[in-house]
Amino acid sequence: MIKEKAELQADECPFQAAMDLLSGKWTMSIINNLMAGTLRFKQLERAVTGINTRMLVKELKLLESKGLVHRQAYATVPPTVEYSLTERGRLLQPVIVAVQEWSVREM
Amino acid sequence: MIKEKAELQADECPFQAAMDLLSGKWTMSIINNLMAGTLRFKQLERAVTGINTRMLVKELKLLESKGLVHRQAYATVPPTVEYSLTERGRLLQPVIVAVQEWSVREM
DNA sequence: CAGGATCCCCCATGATACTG
DNA sequence: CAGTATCATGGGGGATCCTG
Repeated sequence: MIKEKAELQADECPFQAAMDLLSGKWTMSIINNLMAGTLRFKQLERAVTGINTRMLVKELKLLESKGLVHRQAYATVPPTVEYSLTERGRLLQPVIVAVQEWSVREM
Repeated sequence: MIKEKAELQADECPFQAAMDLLSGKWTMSIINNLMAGTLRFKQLERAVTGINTRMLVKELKLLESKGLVHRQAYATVPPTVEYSLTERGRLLQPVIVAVQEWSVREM
């Protein structure tokens, strides 16, 4: 079985694989906000400046499927859903902090 | 004058502004490779697994315009062009290192 | 409140061929 | 070698309305 080009990249280079996952327009901002702790959907939507509902839903599903974000739903009325980082997600803290510091200084 | 939404984001939030700049599919990988030192165009093209000429040219121009990469051309035959990080670009090292470490562990 | 469902569009990304 | 020029495309991203 011959591999696709994109597959090859990700396979052979963990760095590129990581960036394939993290380089979404909103990905890092979402993770950044969740670093502070658990947030509800609406809180996240307000925290991530400029994002819209559809993209937030989409990104959260992706991050959940990749095991970076944990989703906790409560059967209340109205619904309550809380998002938090998994251990794997929390391990990104050094990355977030580094970007944070660079951005404050250079942007 | 009322500002566009995208403009507001970048203005108000340095983190988001930084990610707007860095979240390209190839951006971090290019910077990562340049961390090691100066590289010629062809060397970069080989180093950044999977990229094609057009994208590399485009990214390099962007990074140059943002003051992260320095371009040095020599009037030789055939042409020689060397790319290196500026001081501002080198300040991204903590970010690169953090991604690197996470990727090796988690990807 | 937390999403689903749609419609839409532009641009990032890609492949290929060509040149000083 | 270091690009430029073209053409093509898909999906990332957005806006809006709807619902359990």
